[in-house]
Amino acid sequence: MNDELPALPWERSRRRTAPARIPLTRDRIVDAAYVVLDREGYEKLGMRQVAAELGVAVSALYSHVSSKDELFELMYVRMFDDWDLPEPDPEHWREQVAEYARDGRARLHKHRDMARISMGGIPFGPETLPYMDRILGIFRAGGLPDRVAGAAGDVISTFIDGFALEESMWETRRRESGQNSWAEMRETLERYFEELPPDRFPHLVALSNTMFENSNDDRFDLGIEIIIRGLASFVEEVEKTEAGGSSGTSAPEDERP
Amino acid sequence: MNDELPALPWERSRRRTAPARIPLTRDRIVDAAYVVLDREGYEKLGMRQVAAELGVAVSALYSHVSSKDELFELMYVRMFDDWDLPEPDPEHWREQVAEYARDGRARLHKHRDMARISMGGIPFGPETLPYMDRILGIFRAGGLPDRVAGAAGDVISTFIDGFALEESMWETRRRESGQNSWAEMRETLERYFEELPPDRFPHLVALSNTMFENSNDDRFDLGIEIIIRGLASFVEEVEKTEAGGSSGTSAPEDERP
DNA sequence: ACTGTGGAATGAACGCCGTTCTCTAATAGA
DNA sequence: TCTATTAGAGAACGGCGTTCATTCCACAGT
Repeated sequence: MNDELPALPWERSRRRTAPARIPLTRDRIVDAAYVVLDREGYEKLGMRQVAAELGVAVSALYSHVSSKDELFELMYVRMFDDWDLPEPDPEHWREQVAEYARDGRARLHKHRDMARISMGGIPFGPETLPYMDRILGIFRAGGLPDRVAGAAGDVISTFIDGFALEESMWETRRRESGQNSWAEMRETLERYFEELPPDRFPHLVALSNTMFENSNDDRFDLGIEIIIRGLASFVEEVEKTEAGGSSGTSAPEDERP
Repeated sequence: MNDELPALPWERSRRRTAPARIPLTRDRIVDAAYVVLDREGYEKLGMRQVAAELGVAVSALYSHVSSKDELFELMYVRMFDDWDLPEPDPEHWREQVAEYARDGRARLHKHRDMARISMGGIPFGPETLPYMDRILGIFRAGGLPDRVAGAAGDVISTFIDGFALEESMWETRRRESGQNSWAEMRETLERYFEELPPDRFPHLVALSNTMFENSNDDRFDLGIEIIIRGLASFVEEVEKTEAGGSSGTSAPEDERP
């Protein structure tokens, strides 16, 4: 054999690189995808970038992942890892729902543009079903009629995703417009609204203060509060006859911030 | 001038092709984009398809539209054409909000995958500002405190967009899975939920009936009702002590369109 | 110790995309 | 009638997701 002969110049060297020390797995691919997502953003997240992040050929990914869509789906279900929803507690369903919502938003914020990936994720896949069941359980434990519990899931989850998506789009615009900090961006926006012609946009101008003086967190919490109060108005007072009776049908009194 | 003379037969070579009978405009491009969207769906909507629809070279589009993103933005603002929001009526703000929501969903349903384009549209662009102002006006006329009115816009619009987006994604899945009718698809889904292991997903199984026996319209209306009830719980009963009086300090009565 | 085999990674290619560039031809104005 | 302008055409560029034939490597069986 001529193994030890110098490689002929026109042939590519036989053993080119170190042979993939660590084996490629779906998990490593998802990890790399998150690294790329955080560094480059949703628009630049592609199979080539993920492969480059792993130091691997693009086509190698397709042995473990059937398409970009599936990769995104894997990223989506990754969002639910280690998410422990509490045992439904009839007495504290409001707090449990509020905390679920805040957790959801926090998880969406853990990675840049994550809301873009979350939208379009299948909410009833095998991995996410347990969480959907749990949140429905919390609603039902709270006394929501079944048909309201179903709609409650729609309202809550569209709000969480939609709010986070809007935040991530503002963040993108901020980045693209060269504004360095959120405070700077917010000031720019507030000025924009304040300088609108008040005769044509009286309400926007009037609200420009309150809309921007509160943080996004406050606005999110308020949105959740609105939804929870609306849900509470449907709670059937089936029993709970005696002490500690909560409010009437349409307007519950208050709750913990 | 010989403008009105018929073209001489032998010099037809001069003007060999029909010289763009109808001039290309932004409006015609947006029209064509909608045609392509309805026929091919969001994923297949591209500059080449739009150009082909117009019988025009791709590059011609860029004389009127600076990018695909701008084209999408034009499609987004088109959604607001001829949308007459009513004069804010303090007595009927709930009905006005509900109708606004239903209108919004209907407009999103007018074109396939429209929700995908609506998500990502700039809600505070010059063309959409009047509508945002109007809906805020309705909230304030109803007696919502200013900071609640701001959050109310978030909740309502994320629900409308998110709900419609989810619908359009189910529709896409139905199309891709070869199911012909929605009824068929719904039956498949209901069976899927019913056959889940009840010990692991008790609530999903329990709700599988009610979740699918109601139409999407009912679920949407119920979601809106939840939100409106939540908003109502924030209405300040400042005065409105008795008959006639319009609302108080925080809600201006009306405005000219 | 040798060899055969199967799975995983490679590199090149395909067809598509959004966008840009150059050039042509038709129009409008003097 | 000549010229300046400009809308549109056509080709090209780089990048995308995906596929495919090939190559390499680790390991099983002899």
